[in-house]
Amino acid sequence: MKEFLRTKGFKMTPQRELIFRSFFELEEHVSVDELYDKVRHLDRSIGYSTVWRNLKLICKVGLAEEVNLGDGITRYDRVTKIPHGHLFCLSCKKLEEFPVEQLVGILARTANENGFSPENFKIEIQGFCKDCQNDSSNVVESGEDNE
Amino acid sequence: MKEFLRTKGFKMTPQRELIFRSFFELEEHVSVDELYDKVRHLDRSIGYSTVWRNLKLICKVGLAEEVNLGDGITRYDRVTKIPHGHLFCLSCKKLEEFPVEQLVGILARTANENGFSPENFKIEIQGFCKDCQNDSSNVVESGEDNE
DNA sequence: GTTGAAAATGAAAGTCGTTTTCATTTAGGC
DNA sequence: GCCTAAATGAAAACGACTTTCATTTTCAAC
Repeated sequence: MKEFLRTKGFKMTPQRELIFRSFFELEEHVSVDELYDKVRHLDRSIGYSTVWRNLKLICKVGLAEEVNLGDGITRYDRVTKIPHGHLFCLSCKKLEEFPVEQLVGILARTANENGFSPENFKIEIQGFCKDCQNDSSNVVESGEDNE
Repeated sequence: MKEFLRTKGFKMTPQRELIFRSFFELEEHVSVDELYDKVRHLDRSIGYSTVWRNLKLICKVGLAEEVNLGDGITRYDRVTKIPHGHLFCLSCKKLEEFPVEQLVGILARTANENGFSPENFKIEIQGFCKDCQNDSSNVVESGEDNE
């Protein structure tokens, strides 16, 4: 890892190592806050911006990418071999993955038909997971609490 | 329209009428800022929050929904009969639509297989539109300008 | 091992789209 | 016309994200 970064012109530091390791140990998608919390357990002196910058760095060197679900929180998703979509639980915010090779094929064709050169695809299903389907708090109706 | 809102417990005001009309006249997806600009040309006294609240209201009564492309700007998409995905140009931010009935069928099945009760689907292709593909500024590489 | 420039860090402040507050005005059922 | 709930506009608050800045650290070159 240190070598890998060196070749890209970045230096290794104890903080960076901790942040990288923590990120890759977590299999789930994390937000800056979540990773910050985890890292703080191991080193209370690490700053929020350091975590943020390193998460950005991980993306920059191609090892992760940002995921935006529309709830205002940016999550970081390790780049894996297989393209995948997201199942996002509107109640507990749990994020699961599912394979999408077939769909990506269809989408690539669609893009080309529209003169688009695609950079990436986002396929997302929002709904309620098994655990949250029975919670009364998840009833979706016209009037919730705003206004 | 006035009747429609009345039955839902909302009142009609000149500002509201103007905002609703302006929103539905625009075929494209708009952000609060964009609609605010448009509306201000017709009534300089309308406040930003009024536009924002009415856009939220339009969503609340089911006539539009928020679209989040991950660029930090929430756009509002008129709810149409046909489910559609989005083609988002990373360069000029243009947003086009394409039909997705087939994909939604596949996704609904996927959701069920995972114990999810789906509320809605997001299908997005990010890339460069015909017009922007040749711009040199769109070259996607590891190092752009940050750091 | 020392040195020095470039990079990294942490704290704090800044940014910016979104949301809320609050005093005032308005709509619309009575 | 009256009255209450809803709506408005200005301004402030919010919150996630990003930048700034003074200081520290890394590491390649001596």
